[in-house]
Amino acid sequence: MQRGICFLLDAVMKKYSKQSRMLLAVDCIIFGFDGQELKLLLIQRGFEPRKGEWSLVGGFVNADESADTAAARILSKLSGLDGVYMEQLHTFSAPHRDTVERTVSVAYTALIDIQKLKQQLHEDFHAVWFPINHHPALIFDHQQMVDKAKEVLRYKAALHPLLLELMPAKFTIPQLQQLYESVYHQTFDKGNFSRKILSTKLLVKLTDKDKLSSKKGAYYYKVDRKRYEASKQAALHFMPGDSQ
Amino acid sequence: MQRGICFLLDAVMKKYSKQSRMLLAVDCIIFGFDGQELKLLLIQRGFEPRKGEWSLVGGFVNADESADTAAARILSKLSGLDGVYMEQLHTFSAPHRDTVERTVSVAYTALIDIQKLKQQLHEDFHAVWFPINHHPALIFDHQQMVDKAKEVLRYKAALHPLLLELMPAKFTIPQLQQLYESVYHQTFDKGNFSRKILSTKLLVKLTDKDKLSSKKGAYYYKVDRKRYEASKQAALHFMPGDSQ
DNA sequence: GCAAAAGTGTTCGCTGTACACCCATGG
DNA sequence: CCATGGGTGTACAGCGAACACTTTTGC
Repeated sequence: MQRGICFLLDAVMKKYSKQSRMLLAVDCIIFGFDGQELKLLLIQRGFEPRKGEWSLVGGFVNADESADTAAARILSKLSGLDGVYMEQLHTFSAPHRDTVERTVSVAYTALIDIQKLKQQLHEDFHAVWFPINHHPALIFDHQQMVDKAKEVLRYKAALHPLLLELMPAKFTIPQLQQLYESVYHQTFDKGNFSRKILSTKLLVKLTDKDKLSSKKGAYYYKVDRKRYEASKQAALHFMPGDSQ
Repeated sequence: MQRGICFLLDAVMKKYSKQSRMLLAVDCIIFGFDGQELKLLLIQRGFEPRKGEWSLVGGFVNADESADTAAARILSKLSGLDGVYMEQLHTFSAPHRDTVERTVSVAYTALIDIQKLKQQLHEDFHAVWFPINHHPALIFDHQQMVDKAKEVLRYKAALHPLLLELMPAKFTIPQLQQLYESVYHQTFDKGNFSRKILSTKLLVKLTDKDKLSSKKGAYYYKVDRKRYEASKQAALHFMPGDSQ
């Protein structure tokens, strides 16, 4: 009888120690665009460990949800927004990436319209937008996550009209060009850029113009949601290989 | 009985730290090419639960290793090969994807030269190559993993010379074309295909010919390893948009 | 009227595509 | 000598890149 119990405990111990259980977390690399350059949303940790240091927005996955669900929940809580573009990026699982206890993190890339984010909400979380290439040091392996997210963003945006997710409800072609130039660290010919974007038929021209940045003024456009959703399937060739 | 104790421990652990702990596994979607069509390596489970059913090659991540390391270990043990092409695909974390207890799985795509795989080794694991579109039902969410892997393979192979990983040490252009046609379910113009592949300078022409499939014979080529490694960085436009 | 930015027109070269054609050889 | 698959030649269309040029309007 006693032998039986010992055997059982052995088996249980094996399950719990050798085969190693761990915590599952999600971290979100949240990109935004303020009209000038690509931005990254970071939070200053309000709790130990490493209180005061900067990190990505993240949290733990609950028992009854998937990582996807957890990421959506966390982003929604932070931003007050639903239906935000979000995609699984990569899973980081180095044994000691979290210094406290073993935690595996599934990283997600989110693209949000910076203007939609409620000021109030993200201030509660001590969240701040930083220029993508000029932000404070990050905890754990979060810098690695950001680097990967930038790489994948460049890669995908060259083939898909992804970056439209970052634009406000109405915007001009030169504003969009500014975003592409920020993402690719490269200038594009305005004529060719405009034609290329418009050739996708993903934008609808509005009647009013933005006159803030030029005397002639540039027409506003909005995304044709129907066509945009449909185009997500097909991989278009997107990034103008153009440079000056 | 064992499950009872596990459950109890689970509850205790939850009480002490509200986040739930889970097992971390890896599963490998292993592709091969037999000269005719794309193949998938599956194993018949030799243990409960679900003994006798087919699944991807997989295993648990140990306490001292990352998912990447675990995947490499498992593939190496199965195949006897090192340095095999392997890339993280996606993480699957639906709460009840594993029916026994909560397990999160990081899926990996592997591309291997089918001829290099030691017959002995994979027979020990009851591993069998199946045509990619004609294989037995898989356990858990493994079919979802395979679908995702196929999708990503098509996507990546259109931009990178990935599929060369599946070819034997020496091969002919028509053989390579057969692989592309199998992956894309589409025929390509032989002339254009050959020129396109050769224009990458990734192949070195050998002096001998394969005379099995034609009277004239087709020259063998091998991969120029140096150039190939270098090309992994740059994204080339790869898949001929050609069809007949 | 001039400066400055938006947007159009136009040229040119490269590349993808289609398809005709030549090549080598086993039967 | 012909059928078969390997490989080359070539012509055309379309697209991207470059850049000149026109438009609009505030000052």
